[in-house]
Amino acid sequence: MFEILAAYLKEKAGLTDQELNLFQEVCIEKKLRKRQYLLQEGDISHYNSFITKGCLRMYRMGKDGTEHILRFAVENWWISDYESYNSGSPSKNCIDALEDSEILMIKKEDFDHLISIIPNFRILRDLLNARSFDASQNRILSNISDTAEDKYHLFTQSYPDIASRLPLHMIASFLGVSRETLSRIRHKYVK
Amino acid sequence: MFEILAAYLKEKAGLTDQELNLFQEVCIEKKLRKRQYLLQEGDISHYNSFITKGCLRMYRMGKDGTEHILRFAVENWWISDYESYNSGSPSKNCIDALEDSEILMIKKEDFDHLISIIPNFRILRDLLNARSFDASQNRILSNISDTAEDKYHLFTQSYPDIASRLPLHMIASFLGVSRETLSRIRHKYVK
DNA sequence: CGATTCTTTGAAAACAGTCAATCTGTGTGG
DNA sequence: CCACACAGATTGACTGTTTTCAAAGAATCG
Repeated sequence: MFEILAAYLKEKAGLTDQELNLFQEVCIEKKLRKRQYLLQEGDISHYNSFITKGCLRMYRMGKDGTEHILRFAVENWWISDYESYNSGSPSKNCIDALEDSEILMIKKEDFDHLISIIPNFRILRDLLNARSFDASQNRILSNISDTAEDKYHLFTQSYPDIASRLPLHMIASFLGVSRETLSRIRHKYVK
Repeated sequence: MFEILAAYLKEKAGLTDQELNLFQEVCIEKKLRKRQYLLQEGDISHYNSFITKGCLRMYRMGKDGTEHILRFAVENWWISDYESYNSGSPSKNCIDALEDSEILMIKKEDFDHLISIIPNFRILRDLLNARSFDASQNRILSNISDTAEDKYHLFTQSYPDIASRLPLHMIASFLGVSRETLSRIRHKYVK
């Protein structure tokens, strides 16, 4: 399970075997069943988690009980509620598994320590943060300028591997569109 | 003009006078008239700019000629097209002044150098990045879960100082709502 | 197979966008 | 000082899209 993170860190940041050992010491392996929570509303997010297998989502519960998906994450992605993780405040969101999954959890203090002693890992972290931010901006642009149909196509084109493994109503919740509308959009596209 | 940035850095990051001198050496003062561009589509964003006076926006031009505002920035905010800034690729966005403004521009290389030699400044940068990301996530959540009316109220409550100095059609463009709809929402609220 | 979970479909209602006209305030040049 | 242009805001009528509600049809899993 750790080998997947090791391969990732080697490729993305060129870490040495010695540095990888530092990671292995602090990684906590965890398996999640489908529908199992990694984080519940009100919890504090103490860990940053690397996904070696499966798919998770972070969502917010609306007042009327509807779930609004803020992000998906699959193999080789990191996930945490970063607002809670960074500030130490209770999370307003939930994270759960959409498939049986395997993750490696790293405590924030350990993660920060690794960043401070492995320059290449800090660089990787900064790069990933920048990419996340860019992705957010692109999503916002799509939200404020695209039709429901355009949003759907942008998503499937940007993340074909993710879109193809998710049920339609999850994508609808991510896009901010009703299932019915998305079903109609998809049907229209078949013709 | 520089004193405003100096006061900001002293308060937010506790920089010493010596460190502030390093900033002063690399800051480029610039005045912008209302409607003047700081960055045009296709340009590469080489600078990160600190606003000492005024208000700017970053927007994307749609195919049909409509402008979609990605962000506003006022006094004590930083602005740049970070996608272009970080990657060195041509910008897809424009930045212009909504009021007569004054900014301090710092070249990316100088900025990066300051981060590398002033630990407290790196910490501030990381904090600001994290806050930007959180703000993006909150905006996305609002985009996918709120009605036009809720979006408007969230914006005015979150940024009352910004909302009150902007024309209505700019806010509409930021929220992804037509001017007419926003005008009706506001009118309804007056009653 | 029985029970979820997920998807589709139809009809009505709510919502937001478009188009066009008008109104307002501001500032500029004659 | 006035006339005019201009940017911005509002309003009404209409159109189009999306949501909602309800029901039924697939698909999946234990």
